[in-house]
Amino acid sequence: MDNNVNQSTSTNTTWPSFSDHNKFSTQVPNFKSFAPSSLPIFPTLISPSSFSPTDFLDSPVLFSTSALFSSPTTTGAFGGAQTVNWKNDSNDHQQGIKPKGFDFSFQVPQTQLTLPSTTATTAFQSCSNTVSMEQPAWSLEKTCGEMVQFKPNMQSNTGSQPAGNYTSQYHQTSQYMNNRKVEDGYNWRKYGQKQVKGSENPRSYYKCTYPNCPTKKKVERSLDGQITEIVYKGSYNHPKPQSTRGNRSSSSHSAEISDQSVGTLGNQLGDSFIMQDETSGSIDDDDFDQASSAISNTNGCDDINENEPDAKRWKGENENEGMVGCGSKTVKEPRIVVQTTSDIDILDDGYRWRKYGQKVVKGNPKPRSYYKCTTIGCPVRKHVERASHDLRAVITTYEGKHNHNVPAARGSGYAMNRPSAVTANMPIRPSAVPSQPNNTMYPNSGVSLGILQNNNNNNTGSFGFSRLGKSIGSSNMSQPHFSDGAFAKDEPRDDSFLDGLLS
DNA sequence: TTGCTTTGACCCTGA
DNA sequence: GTCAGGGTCAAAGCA
Repeated sequence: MDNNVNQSTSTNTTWPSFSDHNKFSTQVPNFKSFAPSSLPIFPTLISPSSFSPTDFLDSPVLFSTSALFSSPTTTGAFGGAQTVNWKNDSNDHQQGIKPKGFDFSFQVPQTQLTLPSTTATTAFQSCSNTVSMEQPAWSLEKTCGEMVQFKPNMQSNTGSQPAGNYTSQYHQTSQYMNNRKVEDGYNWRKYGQKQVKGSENPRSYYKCTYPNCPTKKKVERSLDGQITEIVYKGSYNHPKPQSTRGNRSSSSHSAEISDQSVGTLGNQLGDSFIMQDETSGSIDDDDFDQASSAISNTNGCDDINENEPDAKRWKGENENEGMVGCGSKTVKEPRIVVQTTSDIDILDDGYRWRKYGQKVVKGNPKPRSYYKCTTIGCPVRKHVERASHDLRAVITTYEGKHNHNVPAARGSGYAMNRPSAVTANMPIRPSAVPSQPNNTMYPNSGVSLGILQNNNNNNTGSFGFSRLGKSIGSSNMSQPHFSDGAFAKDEPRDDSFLDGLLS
């Protein structure tokens, strides 16, 4: 089990209930609320088809290009093991930042890249195999190499360009960090520094200097001064300050993005762009510029090898933990911060989920797909992967706590009434045994494994869901209900995910 | 003088 | 209730 899993406080193994191709739901345990609402760490839109350039533009999020291709089916180019990393450039040395939070990395198809033209930039560049996102109150970026400017113009190899002129012009620009602030366009005041346990890197705490702006960020720097991690917390309540450097025409745009209220983005962009309750990502034009660069360098491994000194490699408490290989280079896999895992218990809660990314984690050749609760403003996410030791089993890890009730069921007896035709498309599905005989609970990780059963064994009504010992805590969890799969219209189909997971 | 960083202490939260 | 760790405060120092 990978490190991420071990860190999960509450993990639940379950197989999502699928109502149809477009949706599936699993039970979601309650986690502590986490994540910054704002820092958009990732575009949720995994499927290009659902992606809108406009949305992208409006998103305050740091996002990885990988997200754009997260859907294997839609992109069809997931074969590559390449993943996106976020980097940034410092003035004199390269600094990489990758979003942290809901740690995860996406494989980035080399063939597709569709990013909206935007003035906003995000600082990240592929430098490792991972892109991480942090759910807890902070949204994070972790440096892994160098900061790259993400230029507005990008193009999709698919030939389908969204509105606007998106050409693949990524460049690396050194300009990101200096001693005073991370040049994300906002002004910061350092108010503290600590040496955190388990890390040799000191962590600095910054507050946005704008009056009454609640936005904060914490920055970890390696001993050599390079930024290894940036976590944003809070939402900007003001426009982005005018930058003194160069063309900042995008500043206003950044401000706009930052000002996006929680939930608004969710509607527009999808999960990845939903800002969490208190946080917002500080994405500005530079960030996006860098991001684009990162994207352009989807061949992160090469990038890393060429530009990232060994010293920049992530070193965690355990050198081996969370490390993912990228060619011969090993980089630390983003940490998955699970606020609480102890709350998880039932295997299906009736919540609705949207896939927003996937990645292959070390130790398991199967991709881990990432889902987010579709309820606007709800920070709960989960990732599902097949157990490396038992392909019949899936490991579902939840992060966060639902801030809403279980969505109203659209048709009770969902599982029972589901037409076999629907399930027929699902080669594997979860056991419906309440006692979870097929679930294996990992004592230390809180992760349970649900053994997938061949569809042939259960055609219809057994879409099971079971409860694990702990109660989620949310009253609504007492009676998980299963929706018939009526997801929001914009919800992407999860077929690809399932295919990938089950294949 | 102003604004920022540094840094030790304190507070809060979770285990 | 205790302890550990993270986050914040605020005084001191620096540019």
